[in-house]
This record gives sequence, C-alpha cells and structure tokens, in this order.
Amino acid sequence: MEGTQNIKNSKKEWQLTSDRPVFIQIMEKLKRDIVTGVYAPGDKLPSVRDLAGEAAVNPNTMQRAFSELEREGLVYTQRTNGRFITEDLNLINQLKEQMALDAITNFLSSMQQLGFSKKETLTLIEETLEEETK
Amino acid sequence: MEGTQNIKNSKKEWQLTSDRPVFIQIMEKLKRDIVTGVYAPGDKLPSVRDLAGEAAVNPNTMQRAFSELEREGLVYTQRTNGRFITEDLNLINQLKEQMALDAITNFLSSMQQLGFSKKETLTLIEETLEEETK
Amino acid sequence: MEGTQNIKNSKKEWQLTSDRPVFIQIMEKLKRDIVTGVYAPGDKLPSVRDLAGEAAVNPNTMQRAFSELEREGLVYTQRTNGRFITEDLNLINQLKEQMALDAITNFLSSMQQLGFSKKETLTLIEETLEEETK
Amino acid sequence: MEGTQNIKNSKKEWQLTSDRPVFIQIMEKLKRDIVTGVYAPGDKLPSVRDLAGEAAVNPNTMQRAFSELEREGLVYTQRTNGRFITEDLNLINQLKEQMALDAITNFLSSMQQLGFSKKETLTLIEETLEEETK
DNA sequence: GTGGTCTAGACCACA
DNA sequence: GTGGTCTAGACCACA
Repeated sequence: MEGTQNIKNSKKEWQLTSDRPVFIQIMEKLKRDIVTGVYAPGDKLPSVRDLAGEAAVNPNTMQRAFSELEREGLVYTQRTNGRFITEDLNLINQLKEQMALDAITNFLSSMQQLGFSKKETLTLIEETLEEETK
Repeated sequence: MEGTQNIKNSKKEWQLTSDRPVFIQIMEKLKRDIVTGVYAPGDKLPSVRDLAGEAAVNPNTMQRAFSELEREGLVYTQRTNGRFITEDLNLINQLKEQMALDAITNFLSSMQQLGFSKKETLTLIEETLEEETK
Repeated sequence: MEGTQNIKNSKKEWQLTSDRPVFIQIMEKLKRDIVTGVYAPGDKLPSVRDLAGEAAVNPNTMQRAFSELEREGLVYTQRTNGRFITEDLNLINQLKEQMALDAITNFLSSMQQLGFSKKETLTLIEETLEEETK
Repeated sequence: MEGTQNIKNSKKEWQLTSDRPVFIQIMEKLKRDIVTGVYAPGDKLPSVRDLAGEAAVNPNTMQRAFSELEREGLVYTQRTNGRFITEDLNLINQLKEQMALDAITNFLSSMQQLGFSKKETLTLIEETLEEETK
C-alpha cells in the first residue's frame, strides 16, 4: 500500500517542455520531490515503467534520469527489489541548499544582466511578493 | 570601478553553452544588449559575419537569431546596408519589463517548488545581497 | 477524365523554379494541398526527409518551409512522431479565401497596369475560358 | 523639353520589393510603361543615372534592366545620344498581348490549383468587379 | 525513424 | 562588403 501512497503524494504535473532535454527536466522534478519530502529518505520509488507512463515519456528516458540520479547518490538500486531514495539526510540537505543557491544566483545574475541594481532587484521582489499576498 | 565599466560597455562575453539552442542564447544576449542600451535605438549592428566570428558560431546561426529578432520587431534590415536596432522605444521598454518579470516569476516559482515560503525566499535574497556588498 | 483525377489526388508535382526562394514555393504548394484537401485536417504528413526527397531539395529547406507553416498554425509537430495538418477548419477556410482573394487582386491589378479596363479584362477572361472548353 | 515631359508622365511609384530580383521588377515596370504608352515609340529615355535615382537603386541595377530590354529589342541605344524606345509597333503590340496572356494564364492556373472550377472563377471575378464599381 | 540544430561552404543580388 | 538562400552532412534527444 505504501507504493500507492507515494504515487498519490507525488505531484503528478510533469509539465515537460521541449526547450530542454526531457531527461534533465525529469531529474529536476525528481530532485524537487526529494528535497521537499514528496519522496522521503528510504522510500521505495515507483517502477521506471510506471513513472514513465505517468510522465508520458519513453521508459528509456525515465531510466536515463534515474541513472544520473544514482550517479549523484540520490537514489540507489536494490537488485530485484527496486529503487530507493537515499537515507543520507546530509546529502539531501546539501542538495536543497545547492538548488536554492543556484536559483538565487541565476536570478541575481539575470537581473544584473538586465541592468537592475541590487537595490532595484530587491524592491521588485518585495513588490511582487506583496502584490501576490493581496 | 573600471570593472563595472567594462561589463557595461563590452559587447563581447558570449558565454554560449550547449544546454540550449545556440541561436536562442544569442537572441537573449542581443535582447539584453538592446534593453541595457549597449546597442542604442537606431544603432547599426555589426555584420552577421562579424558577429558570428565574435561569438564563434556559424554565420547561419547568427543569421537565424537575427531573423527571429526581426520578426519580433527589435531589429530591421536595410537591403545590402546592414541591420539596425528598432527606434521604437516603447517596444524596447516593454521588452525590458517583460524580461525582468520573467526572471522574477521563474525565480519565485523555483523557490516555491523547492518548498521555500515567500518570507524565506525574501530573507534568502536579502542575505545574499548583503553578503555580496560586504 | 482520369487526368483530372490524377491532378487532384497527386501530391507530387513540385515544379520548383529558381526565380523565388524555394522554401516559399514549397510553402505555397503545401498550402494549396491543404486548402484543396489533398491533405485533410489532422492528416499526418510524410517526414521531412521523405518530402525533401520527393521535392528534390535539401531536408533543411523543407524543414524551413514547415517551420513557417507551423508558425502560421497550419501544421503542428508531435515530438518524434511527425507533423500533422491543423484540425482548425476555420483557419483552413480563411486561408483558402485569402489565397483566392490574393490571386484575384493580383490579376486585376496586373491587367489594370497593362491598361485594360475592367470590361476588357472580363471579356478576355470569358474568351479564354470558352476557348479552353472547346 | 520632351525629356522632362517623359519624366513627368511616367508613373514614379516604383514600389520595389525584396521578394524578387530588383532588376526584373524594373524591367516589368518599364515594359508596362512601354505598352501603356507612358513611353511612346521612338521616345528618348531618361538617363540611366536619372532613372536609377528616381527608383532609388544603384545605376548598375538600372543598367542591367536596360541591357535586358535591349536584348529583347524593346529599346535601342544611339551611341553618345542616348536610349530610345523601339519604333516597331508590332513588337510593342505583341508584348502587350503576351503580358496580358501571361497574367490571365497565371491567374487561371492559380485558381485551378486552389480548386476553383472555371465557372466559380468567372463568378468570383464578376463579383469582384461589380463590387468595385459600386 | 522523427524532428531539431548546427557547421562549412557555396552562390546570389545589390551597393 | 552586406544580407539571403541553399546544400551536404553531422549530431542530438527521443520513441
């Protein structure tokens, strides 16, 4: 039953676009699901076949995404038993920090390239967040 | 201080990567140069061949980037004479706003997908900006 | 009578000339095939490579023609699956009307520039059509 | 003074587009001016330089158009004296007929390719002409 | 096999 | 020299 649970909790909107390699987008989505706890440490993952179906991609593509995650130590395979999320909490936390840092760095760099000063950028962010809260 | 100067005036850091189509990256770079005034409205652009050489891409690739910019009205061509930046200031301003809005939206969406609340995101941004100013 | 049949069903007379860009001529031919029902709404198109071979042009040239048609909404692409004719009947009808109107307008303008009055033009058309029917 | 006259009578709207070779468009315009009597048989033509200026093209381009017209016998050069319209009325009439025939043939062919029957084409033309007269 | 991108290089019309 | 088109051919992601 826990298998079904996992599938249930996971956000099913894959939202794949064709502007970047699909296997990379899948990796990013899975990483987000790991750092946000959709998949908890030690959780068994749905089968490649199932996830491929859900994401409407070829199983080879899903397989490729998993291979890369495995290489990064985020998931591991138990022969004949399935794939599991790493139990290394440290690694997961590092990943989350790194992803946040990347997002921030990219953003600030974009704004700088567009000619906005740090002050202006901060103001714009504050305005946008206030706007949304209304 | 001259460092900042150079960044502003220079038109030469192309920094193309292979993760997304090169002609798209070129378009983005040229758009940034337009909205930040590196190229002023009405300015004549270097020839396709020169820019292709500078960016180390094939002239056809540069040509494609320009065709798209032309379709968007950001540049126009004078037969056998060269290409020019639009003089439509309105269009340029709209573009700048849109590009900033896209950057902000993407960023906030990324942070939200990583599980950060608006408050946390704001705090992180503030910390990062202060960090850099030290 | 089979002659007429063949003309209607055949998708193969490409008749490309060198007086205008080839990709434009290809677009026009494909548009004609769409508005005349040679390709029905929703039909899957032959692959770029096949059509390029049939028309004896480089696949890139065929690709370009399709990109433009796609931009106009007349065809759409399914990743790795192929290209399809739009199912938007309205769009197809509009296109047909527009193409006919363009042909008529161009013709009347040509005749006027040659110094023929409307009456003379009409008479000439009638004569030509009768001539052919004989 | 007749020189000035000719310039005066000629329709000055050159309306060159970039979709076809400019020298061909110039030839067509000059032919129209010949068959419609803007330039009468035997008329002296303005200088290449003047016409080039009027049409806003490079003199080489205008020159090329004239060379072609000369090859077709429609104009002739008197050494040191200038260029003149042929006095061969027969040739001019033939040209006019041929140009009209080409326009008609092209038009009927376009309409046929768009799937319109002769009857439909005739009706459409009649409607358009009536429409305009209102 | 399918579409998409890119390169190297040729050729054209025009100024 | 300038932009525009086209070819031949390679390589990629994906099914």
